[in-house]
Amino acid sequence: MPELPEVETICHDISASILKQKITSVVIRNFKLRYPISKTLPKILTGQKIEKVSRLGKYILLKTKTGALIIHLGMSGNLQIKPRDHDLAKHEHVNIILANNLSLCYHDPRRFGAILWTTKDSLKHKLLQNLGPDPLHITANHLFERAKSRRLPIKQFIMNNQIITGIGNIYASEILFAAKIDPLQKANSISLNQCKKLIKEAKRILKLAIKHRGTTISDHKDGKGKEGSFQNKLKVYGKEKIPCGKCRTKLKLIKIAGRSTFFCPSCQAT
DNA sequence: ATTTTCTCCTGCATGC
DNA sequence: TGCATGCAGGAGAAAA
Repeated sequence: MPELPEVETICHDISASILKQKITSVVIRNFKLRYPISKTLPKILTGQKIEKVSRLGKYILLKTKTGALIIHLGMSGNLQIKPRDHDLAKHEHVNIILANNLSLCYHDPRRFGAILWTTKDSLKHKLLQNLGPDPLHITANHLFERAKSRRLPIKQFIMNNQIITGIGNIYASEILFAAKIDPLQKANSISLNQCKKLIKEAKRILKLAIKHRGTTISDHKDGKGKEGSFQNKLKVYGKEKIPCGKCRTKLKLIKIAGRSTFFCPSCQAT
């Protein structure tokens, strides 16, 4: 699903259309997401103005005067700006209709996403309060310190959003390949230098992916419904049995914690 | 406390 | 064509 670059792209795209806009109505067609959508959400949101749009890891926050709407896109979700009277797409579960006659449309076939309202300081929300730092801001020392007590594979470690937010299955493989780190290497055996390299490559790859408006393998669409292009820049994800771009060794596909993991057994040898 | 497994759901590719 | 199977970009909860 949407990982950091995809969420960032969507967040950026929808901002211009919804910022400072008043919500005139909210339509919910399916309440059953990962957590049930609150029945009172339309009543809460109607009449409120969207004052700020921001991203926290893979979460999108729409702030109003009295609270924040927390949106997560799960595996297959997206948010698009459409005219108020657009043709309804399949799996379009929620519409937030604005005074400018545009509609913020939440679309999510697998319904692993979430839409939650909080009146507290949103950072204190249960789902957000324990999130790790954003990879675009994290330091190598921080990652190194956190890794010391963990012996799970480094790939699993960097996909844990309590450690570092925003890195999902695609970019985890890409980052570890670029940093020449074996995805199976235990987190507590990662050196400070490896952490530095990992973070450097994470920043480079995630920024580049944002520039390319994300990776569209099957689902990702930006805020206008268009596909990203970073799938054309991937070096290892989905490329098992294809020669490594650096050393020509055949890339390998293994499962780590049940997730497909792509790497070069030669470049990323421990 | 950390790590592994299970779970939510639809759609698509594959094989019979 | 139809049906069964397995897999897909996430991540919290339960189990180990």
